[in-house]
This record gives sequence, structure tokens and C-alpha cells, in this order.
Amino acid sequence: MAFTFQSKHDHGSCIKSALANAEQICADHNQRFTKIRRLVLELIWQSHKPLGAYELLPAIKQAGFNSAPPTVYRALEFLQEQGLVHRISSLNAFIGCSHPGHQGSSCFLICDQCQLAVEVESPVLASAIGDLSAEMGFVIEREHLEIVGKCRHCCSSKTKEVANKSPNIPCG
Amino acid sequence: MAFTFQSKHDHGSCIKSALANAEQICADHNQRFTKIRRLVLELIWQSHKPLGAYELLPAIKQAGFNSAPPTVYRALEFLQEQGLVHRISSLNAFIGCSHPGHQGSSCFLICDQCQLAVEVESPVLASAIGDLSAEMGFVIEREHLEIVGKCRHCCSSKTKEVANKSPNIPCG
DNA sequence: GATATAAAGTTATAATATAACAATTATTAC
DNA sequence: GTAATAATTGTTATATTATAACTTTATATC
Ligand SMILES: [Zn+2]
Ligand SMILES: [Zn+2]
Ligand SMILES: [Zn+2]
Ligand SMILES: [Zn+2]
Repeated sequence: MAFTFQSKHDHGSCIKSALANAEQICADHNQRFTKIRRLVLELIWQSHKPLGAYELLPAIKQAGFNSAPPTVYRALEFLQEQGLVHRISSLNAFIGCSHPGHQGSSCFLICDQCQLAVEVESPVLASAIGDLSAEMGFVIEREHLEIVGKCRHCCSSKTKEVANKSPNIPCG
Repeated sequence: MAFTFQSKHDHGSCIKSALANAEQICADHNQRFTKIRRLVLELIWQSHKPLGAYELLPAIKQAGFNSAPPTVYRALEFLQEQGLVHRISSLNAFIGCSHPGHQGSSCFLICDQCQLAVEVESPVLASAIGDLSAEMGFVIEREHLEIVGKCRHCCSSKTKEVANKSPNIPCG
């Protein structure tokens, strides 16, 4: 089941399936899913909170890899090319793709309180954007659709919640 | 008429009306439309190409103002607060708002060839996003909707066109 | 005109991202 | 299996974007 801001879920299986998907996708694309690429994807999947590139460096160092910025940016670039990771431009941060292999648009709902983000795919939204572009004679190459606000959970609770970075995290 | 990627238009009147609108809006909000704020808005409106903050600094210096980064960032922040300028996160760049005073979402179509950007407002798109968020129990605070591709003009012409930065520029 | 407030000047630095080249590792061709 | 090739990673340096902190100047209020 897709993550929808729920607090409790088996996030271990989120990570596990993300890595399994990645393995398959890289194989299909004839691309090498190297240790550092796997590690970066695993780190990105530690939570449903978009993480900055520099936030990953300590763990990369910890794991014994070179932890200069190019290391993580290269891995992130590769993962984006394979459709395994998305960059959230409004946050300068990266998040694992929830539906790897998806075509076209996906839209992120980003909670500015708990900092969790959910990737949604909406046919209605996609067709609205398609129509809009067609009207203008515009040919779409990529989209950055980021909606910032308060998630269901943070709306109903008065207490300020902050996304946990530990392995078991709200997800769905 | 709103800019729709047409090559020829009276861009001088784009600038003029943007400045007149700004003057009115600042007055309505009881905010000071100072010289530096006016200058930055005017510079932003030199074209329909989103411009980086640092691209504005030389002209600010030229005009005799302090040209350290905080100068331009403060002006841009003010202009964003007044709804006169938008930041395009995927480009780290800023563009004048085409419909100052508009409520809620607007969406940018950004040509990666000529580099021009058009701000569009679509009720269908807005309602798709509203529905999507409502379904998730998500309360929207702001949106970053950026669609990158090729504009009508660049699709039909084989030659690479680059946005002109001079005062008279494609607009609409 | 004195006081408070807002804006702009100034210096320094933080945060994010990439260029360029060397070393290593994996793949391919023989 | 070894040499040649290509891909990946290591390493150093630097570019780009943005903000913090404090000072000075201008504006508004009394
Ligand atoms: Zn995705
Ligand atoms: Zn999860
Ligand atoms: Zn606008
Ligand atoms: Zn174009």
C-alpha cells in the first residue's frame, strides 16, 4: 500500500521492496547497481522525509566510502536517471520514488510540519496538465509538481511533530 | 493580453503595467515600494526569462546601489511577499507575476530551449489539485507547479533560440 | 527635533552543487 | 588469461545560491 502520511506501518518492508525494485530496474536497464548506489538509495529510504545530499554524507563516511559531495551527487543522479529517486526542488532534497517505473507526472504533497512527503499520481491532474500544455502548443519533458502544506495528521494534532530519521518511520 | 511565448509584442508595456500594478499593490498593502525594490522588479521584468538573483547584481551596481547579495535577496523576498514575483525552484530563478493579486495556484510552463516561462492559471488544474489534496486530508499552503519542455515556437523552429535579455523581448 | 521603526549597507559565512583530473574497478576483445 | 577499453569512484578545488549578524541610514510617529 502506498504511503499516505500514516504514522504506523512496516517501513522495513518499504525499504526492502524499494531495494528489490531497484535491483530489478537496474538489471532491466543494463545498469550497475553498485554498493554505493545501493547504499545511497537505502539511506534515502530511511524515511519518507526528503533528505538533502549533504545529510547523507555522514552515513556514507560511516560505511567506509569516500564522503566528498561528488560521491553522493553521482549516486543521486544515477538513481534519478533510473527513476528511483526524485528531487524536490523547493526543498533541495531527494526522496525515493514510490512507484518506480511510472511514466510521466507525479506530484508531491509535502507537509511542512512533520516534513514527510507523499508522491501521488492522479489521472485527473495528469490530464489537466496535458490539456493545458496542449492548448499552449507546449511539449512536456518533465514536471515539478510540489504542494506544500499540512498533512492530515498534522492538521488534527496540535503538537508539533518532526519527522523521525530512524529506520522505522511513518509511511503507509 | 497574457504572454503566451509569442516572439513579438510590446514588452515595454509589460514592464510599464507591471510597475504600475506594483505601485498600486504596495500602496494597498501599506508597504513601501522603495527605489531598490522598484529597480529589482524592473530588472526582473526585462524579459520573460526567469533570472537568478546574482544575474541582477551587476545592474544594481550599475544603478549605484549596494550590490551585495542581501540587497537583491531582500528585494526579491519583499516582492514575493507582495505577490509580485515568483521563485521558480527548479531553476533557482525569479520571474515577475503575470497576474498580480491572483489567489492560489499558478503553474509555469518553462521552455528549456528559449528559456522563456509563462505563468498560467487553470481552473481545471486548480480543482484537480484541490480534489487530490482533499482526498488526502491535506491542507495546501503553497504550490510549486513547474512544467519544463519546449514551447510552441521552439517546437516548430529547428534553430536554437536563446532568450534575449534586452528590454524588448518576446512576451505577449 | 527626539524616538522608534523599517530599510539598506556591509562583512562574513552557510548551504548546495559541479568541474576536472587521477586512481581504481569492471567489462570486453583477443 | 591478458591487454585494451569503458565505467565507476576517489580526490581536490571551486562555483553557485542563499542567509546570518551587525551597522548605518532613512522614514514615520510623536
Ligand atoms: Zn516517482
Ligand atoms: Zn515506509
Ligand atoms: Zn503569479
Ligand atoms: Zn521556447
